[in-house]
Amino acid sequence: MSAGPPPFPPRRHDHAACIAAGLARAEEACRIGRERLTENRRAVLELLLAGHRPLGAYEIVERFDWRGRRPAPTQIYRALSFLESLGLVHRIASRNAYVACSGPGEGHGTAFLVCERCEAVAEVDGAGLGRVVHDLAGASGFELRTHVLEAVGRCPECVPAGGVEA
Amino acid sequence: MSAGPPPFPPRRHDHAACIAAGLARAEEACRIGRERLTENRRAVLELLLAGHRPLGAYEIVERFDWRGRRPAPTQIYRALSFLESLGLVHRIASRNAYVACSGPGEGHGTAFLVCERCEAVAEVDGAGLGRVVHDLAGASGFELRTHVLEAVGRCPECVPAGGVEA
DNA sequence: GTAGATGATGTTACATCATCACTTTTCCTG
DNA sequence: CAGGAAAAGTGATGATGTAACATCATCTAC
Repeated sequence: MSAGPPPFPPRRHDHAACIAAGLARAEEACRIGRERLTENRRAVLELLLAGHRPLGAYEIVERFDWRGRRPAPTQIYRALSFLESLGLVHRIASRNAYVACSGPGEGHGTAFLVCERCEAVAEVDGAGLGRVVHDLAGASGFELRTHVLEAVGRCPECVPAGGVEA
Repeated sequence: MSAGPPPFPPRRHDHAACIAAGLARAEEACRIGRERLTENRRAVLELLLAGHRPLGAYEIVERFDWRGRRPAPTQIYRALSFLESLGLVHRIASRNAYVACSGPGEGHGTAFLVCERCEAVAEVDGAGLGRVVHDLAGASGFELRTHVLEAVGRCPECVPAGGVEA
């Protein structure tokens, strides 16, 4: 069950490897879905993997090194939708931001723990969560399609730091 | 426990009473918090209660009958923040929209069931949900402050209707 | 290998959502 | 009534997200 990376990876870890792994997963996903991981899409995903926290679309625009120029928002949104459709990227609605999917393959955690201090995001896979949501929906006669849970608080690294410091 | 209204009220119900009840709750909340339910705030809340589904801020602007003129977005957002701070209104982040709180007082459900067809929203109070989220967070060493769950699917009224019809 | 279909990109403009800064008014309190 | 705090009024601006359309690349069938 818990063979994946820890929800909140330590501040210092093998980031390059972690990016490489993300790209590898993307290539695999594209191969399976017979889709193309084009330069744009790859670049956006890479920025998200490198950021390791949610980035706004315009933040991606700024970081995007595109032969000196900057891409239009459209490009980014197109790449984001594509990546999202493959489950490689998730949108954090409460932040208007996007984050690279941390875990491998399916069993996609449907819960995100967002640190209000350092902005780190953990994607946790709540076995019980899906069932609870399903039950809640069922009790109301609601036919569930998708759901997302976003929790806000302090990640382990930031718990010690008290106060208001943003 | 379940004395409140059904999560998805029937299409036809005593809407006037339902609005009146919402306003009454607001007045009570203001009295307790020693806050003022001003004309603006009351009007915004009333529109949300009347809409009975999430409204965008600009949708509220349009519906706002303000002696012929239209209020600036700022007004609306001010009222919304105020109402939100009292728990009378919730923001549906995934839709950039706002909905009047359905239930009375505390025990605020932290889960919203949003119908993708008719846009109805039910606020459900998941006893088990809070605990699951708390446990998930705890397992990651995450110090939880707030959380919100938004589920998308079909409400009971819309389940029969199949297909893509928006 | 070339023509047509399809999908991705490049670009402009625009639509939507939200906040800032500052002034004026309202309302409470002493 | 004076003084201060909170709310409203106003205009501008920032932030986020789409539409529309021309061009370019890639695949497939012939």
